[in-house]
Amino acid sequence: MNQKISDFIRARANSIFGESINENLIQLSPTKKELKGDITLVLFPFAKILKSTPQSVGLQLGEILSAEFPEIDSFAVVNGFLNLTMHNSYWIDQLNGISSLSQYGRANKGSKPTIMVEYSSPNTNKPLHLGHLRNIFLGHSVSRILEFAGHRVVKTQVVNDRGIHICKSMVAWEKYSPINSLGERETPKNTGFKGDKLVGKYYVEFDRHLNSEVKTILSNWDNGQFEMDHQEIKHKFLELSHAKVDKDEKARLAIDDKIKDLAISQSSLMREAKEMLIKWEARDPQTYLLWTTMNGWVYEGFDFTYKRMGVEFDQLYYESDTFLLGKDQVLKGLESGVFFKKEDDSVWIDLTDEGLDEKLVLRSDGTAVYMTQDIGTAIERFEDYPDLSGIVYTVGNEQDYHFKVLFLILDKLGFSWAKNCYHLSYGMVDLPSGKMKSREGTVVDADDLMEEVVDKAIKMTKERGHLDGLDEKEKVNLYEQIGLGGLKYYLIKVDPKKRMLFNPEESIELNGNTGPFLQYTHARICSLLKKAEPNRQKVQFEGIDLLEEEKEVIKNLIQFPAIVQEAAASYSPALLANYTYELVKSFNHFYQAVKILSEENVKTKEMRLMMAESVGSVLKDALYLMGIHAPSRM
RNA sequence: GGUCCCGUAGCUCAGCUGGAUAGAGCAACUGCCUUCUAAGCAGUAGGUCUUUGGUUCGAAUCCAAACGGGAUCACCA
Repeated sequence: MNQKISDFIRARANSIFGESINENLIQLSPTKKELKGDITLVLFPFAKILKSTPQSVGLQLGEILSAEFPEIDSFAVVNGFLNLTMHNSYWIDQLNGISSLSQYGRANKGSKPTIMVEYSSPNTNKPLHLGHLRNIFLGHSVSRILEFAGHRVVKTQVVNDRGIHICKSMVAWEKYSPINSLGERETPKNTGFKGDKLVGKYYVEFDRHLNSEVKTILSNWDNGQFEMDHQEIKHKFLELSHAKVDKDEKARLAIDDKIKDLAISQSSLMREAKEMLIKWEARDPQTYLLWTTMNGWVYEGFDFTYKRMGVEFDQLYYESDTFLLGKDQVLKGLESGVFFKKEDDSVWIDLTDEGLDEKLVLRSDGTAVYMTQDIGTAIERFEDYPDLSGIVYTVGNEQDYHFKVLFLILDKLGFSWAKNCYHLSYGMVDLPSGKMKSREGTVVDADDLMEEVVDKAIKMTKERGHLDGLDEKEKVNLYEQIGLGGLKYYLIKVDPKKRMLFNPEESIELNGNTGPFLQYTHARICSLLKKAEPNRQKVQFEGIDLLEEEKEVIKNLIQFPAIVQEAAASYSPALLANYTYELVKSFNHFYQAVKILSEENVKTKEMRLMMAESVGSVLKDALYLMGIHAPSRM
């Protein structure tokens, strides 16, 4: 309707205003709730053009519009705004339209280009944590929204399965795992430990031993004890120590960190990890076996976690496969002059013209860095999926710079799709106690958290006792849906770009603006419709009266397709979450204010049931788009 | 230090492509279950939209600066 009015005004601008009108001067919005009206036109711009008062312009326009559009029932000019009130039949028609569509809000599959969405991208040295949860729920929801909005979507992740971090776990496991009576070291099988947790335990173990070794080294150095063949280290240490003199505290701490790094590089443990990485790269069979085994444990653990989260992927990429990619591209880019080589043979790109720095793309020894790999992987993906138009990378905002550079490089290399690559950059998740730090053990484990929210759901659901007649399996299923629904909604409702505070108590809350509140509304609607089912009648709605509460609900329902498109275009499930909450609030308000089953007027009753049906169906879809189940009882 | 992001009620967040008296939830207080699921609904109270300038009919919204918080600036990933 807004569009129709806007088009009309623009088309008639010459006769009304004596000149043509820019589209953005026509500002239409929903009328404020306290005032009578449905659609509001802002009059100030027109008053300016006509050198007249908003009042008189409004009256004129009101006449013209209501003559043109029979849907307009009445209008009023208030404070420079033209408030149009629509006929009841207009809203009824809208409701009928929504109700008659089986796929309301869903665009035709494949009507928009194919997009790849990457999310999760875990390291295989430790379990998933709260930060991953935000990443994964966000990326998963965006995938569903894009698909609903008409795109074909390929969901993917890059598994960071190689590198020094996993070697640390491997070294620690070989050195420190106790051996049981059968002569075996600890495995998920013989300990009952979840695979990723077990590997994570040894990663921590490595860190612990490393720290104590470093401490010893540092105190030796402080006492002037250096190993015989390490004059160079001694020299560096003394140089750094002297540099601390005359510096402020912050600078001294920075230097201390450098000294610590020096000590770490000299530790035997670190050397072992590095040796293991070299062996791995040389495909030493024993190292490879160990690596495959431990990664296998981690994948089993991840599979369990992903399954509980209710997420899935279409295509996996492993860094061990992709880390050599991109070198050829860099060499090609070197020939075409996109990159340049420094004296030590390292390859760089100069981005100073773009306001950025020079960035390394290939080490002096010819090995790849992260950037090299990402260049290669992106190109490979477009080769794997020839109809791909772009990639969405769901990655934390600490990598903003990296992606800015990556997309720039791809563009400079001449890939036209580079402009369709998007870094879905989300903010960090903070705890009330501050940042999550693995070193300080403040990391919130993904599995533990899911367990906690489900426990709370069990407790609260039992207290309410709405579930008589459900068997145990259905109940367990429902507890999962409620607990996870709450957690997902909690993490998704905040604008992805913003950093957010994770409050453990709030995240398991069931009242207010929460997932379970939305689910509960859905369950009530299902129950209502079930009771109404035996006595449904087909009726026409002409001449029916509409209450404000009813109009509000219909207005919200009308919004849905546009919200889906907007959420897709801005990669923001939060928009959808906010919309859904508004829809549900308006429905609950309506639900509490009117009778439905006991309504005597059949037309009114059927119309209200139709509204409940439509809300239920939109709500179910909206929840689906956020990865949340819509239970029919709870 | 350079670059980027953020600052709205006690707390967590909406609103930001400029529009009417800035909204929710939580926490506090008051009501509403013999009637469709009270995980609900209605209400009270709570604001210098960090500050100062600018742009204009109009600024939480746009611009600039200051203050405060965060991220990033590796031959790490």
